[in-house]
Amino acid sequence: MASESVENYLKAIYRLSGSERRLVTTNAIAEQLKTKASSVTDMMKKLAAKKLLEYIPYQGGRLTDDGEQLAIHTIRKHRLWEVFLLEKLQFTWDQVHDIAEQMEHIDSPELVNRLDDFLGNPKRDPHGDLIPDREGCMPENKDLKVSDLSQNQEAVVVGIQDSSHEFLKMMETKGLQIGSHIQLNSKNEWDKSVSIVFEKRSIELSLHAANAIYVETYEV
Amino acid sequence: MASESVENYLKAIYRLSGSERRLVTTNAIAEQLKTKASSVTDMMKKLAAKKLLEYIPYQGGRLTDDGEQLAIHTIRKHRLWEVFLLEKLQFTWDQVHDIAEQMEHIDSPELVNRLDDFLGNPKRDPHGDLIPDREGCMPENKDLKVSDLSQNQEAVVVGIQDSSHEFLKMMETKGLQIGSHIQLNSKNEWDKSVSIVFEKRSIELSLHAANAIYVETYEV
DNA sequence: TTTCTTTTTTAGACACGTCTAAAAATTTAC
DNA sequence: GTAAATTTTTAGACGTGTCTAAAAAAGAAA
Repeated sequence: MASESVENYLKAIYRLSGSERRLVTTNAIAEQLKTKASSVTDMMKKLAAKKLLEYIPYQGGRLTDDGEQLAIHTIRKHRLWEVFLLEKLQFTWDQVHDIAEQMEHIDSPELVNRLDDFLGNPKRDPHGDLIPDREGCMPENKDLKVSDLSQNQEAVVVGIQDSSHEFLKMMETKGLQIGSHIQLNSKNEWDKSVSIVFEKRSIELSLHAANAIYVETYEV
Repeated sequence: MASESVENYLKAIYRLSGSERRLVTTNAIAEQLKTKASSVTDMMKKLAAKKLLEYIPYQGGRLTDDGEQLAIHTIRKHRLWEVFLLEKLQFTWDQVHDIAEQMEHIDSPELVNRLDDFLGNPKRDPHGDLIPDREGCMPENKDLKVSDLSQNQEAVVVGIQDSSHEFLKMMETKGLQIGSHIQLNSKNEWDKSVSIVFEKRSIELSLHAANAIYVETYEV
């Protein structure tokens, strides 16, 4: 059974490398986990010894199949607990992440699957992230971003890429949430920001924000 | 915030010392936690440094007010999660303990209180143990034991003292569970075992078993 | 290609929690 | 009241995960 630390490293590496399993550098992991590069080197050697990571000195690391499975299962646990906290205990979407960060390390496959059923096998967590299935399969994200929309196209917000407090605060300030119906008004060619219409009001989104909001289009 | 290890020690000491806070010996703690006496000595010094324990070398330790509060809150978390696992996720009462052992260490007062409300503020966990309130008050156990009953007295099982797998197995074999209605048939003066009537069948309980089953009497 | 800068690794340290083996204190037995 | 048995503590070690400071390797710039 993997320690909490090991699970956190695997999750961070998975996030950074994507499903193509790009080689992830020491510094990138250190930054993600807010730790020091030397600690990351130490841990990468341990992960390699456990056959969870392929480690190439001075270049970085990439998850093995086993490592990726462990990462995905940890993400599955995290996202299911987030749904539980929001739907059953009425936490708000900016509160669920930190608590789920602790709950994701509880080790009991039976518990996770029963939780999944209890919640009605949700497909996405409160931030719109897709929940891996019980076989450890990560569903492919086919969502468009706000920045992919063309003029006057209508869409509904299905997810966000960034669950930092700052980002969630921004969403709240603008009144945007998952399920919000929007329409692309115009794209600013100079700074790549976009203007959208939401509940009859016009809202400005920076390129950064427009890239972090996932949408699904629909026929009018 | 207390580590998992610290919480486990405090819980063990609380269990051994009772609400009168008797002095608990090094060996007793070691046995309870299945660890070595030398480890317990080390930890008792650390707990004393944190002002969670009053430690008297060569004699033992007793919890301070702070230590007791931490122990009680950990027990509260454990018992609430047990209720959750049994009632919401349909685990059986012999499965809930080990998982709750992990969940009790999740640190979020908000979470515990919301969970309490979500479960409908239960008074007892699946083994019949009383759940401390959110102010850290442990309800007094006024239950009788089967061995306290007098001849022909009728009662209902409300709790058990031992949640080991062996004990739960024994209960299951005899068909006894929380809520079972029983009547004391006779007490064997030689080995202090008792005979009870349950669902028209006669069942023998050793003194040990009769002492570990809590009941409430009622007027016929 | 040689120097400068950045990234990564090593070396040595520390905190936490655990252990074994040996020493010290306490209790029990005679 | 002394000797034997038991309990408790100390001393020294180990594993995990972290850190700082220094050394080594890799990449960029002249």
